[in-house]
Amino acid sequence: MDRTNSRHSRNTAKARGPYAVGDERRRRILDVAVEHFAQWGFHASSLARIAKEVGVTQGGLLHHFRSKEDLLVSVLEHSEEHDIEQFFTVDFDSAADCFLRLTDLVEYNSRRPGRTRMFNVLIGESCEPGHPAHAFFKRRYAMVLSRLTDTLRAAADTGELAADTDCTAVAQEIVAVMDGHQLQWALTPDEVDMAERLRGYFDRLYASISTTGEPLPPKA
Amino acid sequence: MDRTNSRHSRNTAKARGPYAVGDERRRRILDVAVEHFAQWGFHASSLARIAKEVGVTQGGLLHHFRSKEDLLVSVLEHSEEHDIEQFFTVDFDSAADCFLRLTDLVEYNSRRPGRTRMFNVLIGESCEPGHPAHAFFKRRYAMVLSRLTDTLRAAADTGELAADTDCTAVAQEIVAVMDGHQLQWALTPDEVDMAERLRGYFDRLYASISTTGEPLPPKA
DNA sequence: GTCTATAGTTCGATAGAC
DNA sequence: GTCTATCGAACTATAGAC
Repeated sequence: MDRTNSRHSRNTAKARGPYAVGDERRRRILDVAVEHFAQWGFHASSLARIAKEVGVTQGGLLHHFRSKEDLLVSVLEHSEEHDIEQFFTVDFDSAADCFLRLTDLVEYNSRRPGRTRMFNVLIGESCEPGHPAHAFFKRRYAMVLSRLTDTLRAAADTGELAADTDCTAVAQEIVAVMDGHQLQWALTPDEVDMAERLRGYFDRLYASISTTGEPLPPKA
Repeated sequence: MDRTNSRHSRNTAKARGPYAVGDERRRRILDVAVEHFAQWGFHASSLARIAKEVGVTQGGLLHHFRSKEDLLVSVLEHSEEHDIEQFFTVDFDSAADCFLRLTDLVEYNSRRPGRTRMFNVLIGESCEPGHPAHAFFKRRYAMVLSRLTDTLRAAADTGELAADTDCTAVAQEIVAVMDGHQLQWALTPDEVDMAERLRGYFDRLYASISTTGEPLPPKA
């Protein structure tokens, strides 16, 4: 914690703090590791190959991350800062607002192919309870589904959505549509526009479960 | 081909053909391999571990499948005989008929957890062009999406579905919903009933794009 | 058809020099 | 902070006995 803080402090105009150089190396390792985990998954990724691409030896890499598992966890935590905090810590004004923000998230993910494809691979792998990312993904899905269900429930209470909406089922379905399109997009990127597909889905979904029966209104 | 035929021929009442014993071993290896590919993916699976669980040596295993890649391809081809031929070679009477059959397929998959989880892992892995299953999954998705799109197109032509239905988008969405629920089911089997969720989705979808606006009719 | 033996790599991780 | 050197283990695949 202390180290994290000091690493992020700006002591000089040139940001040449005590850990500045090591930080740069650390970030570079994390970036390369994302691509390798995306291509090979966890088990089949190799610290030696990652180190070689970064331009250090395996021993040098293990100075920054004490083990392969530590590297994976660091990559996942570093990735999570962006999307979850950006899209799921805010409170949504309405279900419509939530749907529009999710569309933005997917559009953002399509511009980060490495990280997005890594998640595709690791989600599949980490269903095994012994997998080093198993706890991470269980926690992540529980959190996302919980927030989504709560948002839908609140919208049903305010009268935006039909009162008899099965909020749990719809939340699971939304996540499924996002993940499923992501798989097809990773396999054939040119044939799937994830954000466009999600927008079309939300239009139909909103017309089905909103009390007005209207499609999703455009961004406010 | 000759060998395949002779292996499947029943020359005696006890089905003790020339390859009967080897066939049994072969099938056992395929079954064990499914579980290993489901747990480890392709790269991180080990022929030695698979052989040990089957109860043969690694050399013995490699008599039946000349390489690890050959084993994977054999597993995939053997798996495909069941679902694709069972559900996608028939012509559908209508979009409603197609949706009901897909619900049956998903219900069937939930009773084959090993094979289903293997597909989850391999789909993620095989997005990489160099992956030994890459061609298989590209072909598979192209075929499924093509048949689904054609079915929807035909239903739009007969007036079952709205004429302006975006059949490509809906086909991709259906596959996404199936795959996405499969991922959540693999992570938390007790919290996701894939067939029930798909049925609920099809009900809403059908009400949205059918000309009658009615939910999906029950099985004929 | 299954075995043993082994070649030839590559792996994650540690120890210690600089 | 990065290097070299190295350990012990695991990996795929081959060769040849039985």
